[in-house]
Amino acid sequence: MSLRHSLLGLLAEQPRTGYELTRLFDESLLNVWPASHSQIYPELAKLAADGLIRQTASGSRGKKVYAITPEGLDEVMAWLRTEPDHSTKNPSFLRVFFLWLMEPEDAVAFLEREELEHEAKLREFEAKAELPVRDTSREWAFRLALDWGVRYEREMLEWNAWARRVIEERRTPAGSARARR
Amino acid sequence: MSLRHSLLGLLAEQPRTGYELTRLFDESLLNVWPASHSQIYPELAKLAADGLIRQTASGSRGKKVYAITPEGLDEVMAWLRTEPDHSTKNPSFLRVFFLWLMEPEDAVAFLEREELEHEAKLREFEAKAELPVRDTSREWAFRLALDWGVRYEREMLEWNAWARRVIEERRTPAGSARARR
DNA sequence: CGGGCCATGTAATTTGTTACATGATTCC
DNA sequence: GGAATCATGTAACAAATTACATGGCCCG
Repeated sequence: MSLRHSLLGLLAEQPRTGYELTRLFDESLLNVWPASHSQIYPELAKLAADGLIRQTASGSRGKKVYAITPEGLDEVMAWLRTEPDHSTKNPSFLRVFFLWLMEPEDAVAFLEREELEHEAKLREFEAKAELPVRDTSREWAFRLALDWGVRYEREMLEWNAWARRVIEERRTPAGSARARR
Repeated sequence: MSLRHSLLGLLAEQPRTGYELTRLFDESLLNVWPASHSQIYPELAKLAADGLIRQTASGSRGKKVYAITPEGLDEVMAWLRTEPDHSTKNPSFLRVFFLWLMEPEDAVAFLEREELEHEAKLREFEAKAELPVRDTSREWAFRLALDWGVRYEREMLEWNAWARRVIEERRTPAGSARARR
């Protein structure tokens, strides 16, 4: 139901087309809830059928503008009051649990590649954070999320560097006798 | 394919039953890749049919012990060398993007409930980190992951407190004229 | 007039969730 | 004897991914 509710949330701000919503997902929600147009268009049709949104205009190239209805607004608000599911999947971090299967140098190489990813993400978030803040309600909420992104990536980089040191130390235990079982 | 490969990864350490694998998922992989028995049992059957694992024993109560085959080991190793998908879904954090739809006090209440969750997770991780480390390869890899969990939860708590301050300040802009547009 | 972007959809397949279903063993 | 835990499965449904499919508009 998350896709459904995030669409409603984005439409609560202003009417938009499926295409605009698709781009918004890619720009802002990508890191918490990725969704592609092939999922968005059918869901918009369902939302309209359920009376939670309604097509208010159409333009050239078959463009369809949707607006949220009062029922739709009630629905998002109710969703926001529900207890979120805290489970997450992290395909990249999953590999860390299996790092022990690799040779130390391969494990380090993996972490180095991950480091590049996180550095890129961090730069992306920091660049966005530099942009002037329009002090609208939506903007500050997005800012809160952006700030979390920056913190997350920084922490990930610190952890990454630390993890590599741990692996290197295990490989060549400095000073002490090899303590492996 | 992540479920498939994490099963192989766990079986690379030692032979196990579907039931044991289910518990291992709940104990250690829950935070990166949740999976239930209803997904695990059919996947084990497929892995066996594909020759990546093989049933090596059976016990009372219909117990089936599976062991990884050389082909299965090749498969995990190959997976570990592939570039991971960095997309993640976070149903709880998704709501932060829509915090602006709520009244400030509701947004703060939401963050306070989240704080409790993260405090609980942090305590859980810290308790696990207290446990004696057996210096096996698998153990240290799990340690690396556990350490990330602790860092993540601490950072989340800091962000959470900061976010609440931002919301409070927006509600009652101290000293300065209300700057909302 | 061609490439890029705007714009919307469907279909097939894979993954994942929830509920249903059953039964053995162990411990109190 | 009854509750908890061990132990394995299937079925129905929902969600998500990947590929297929089409066409208009605008700019150079």
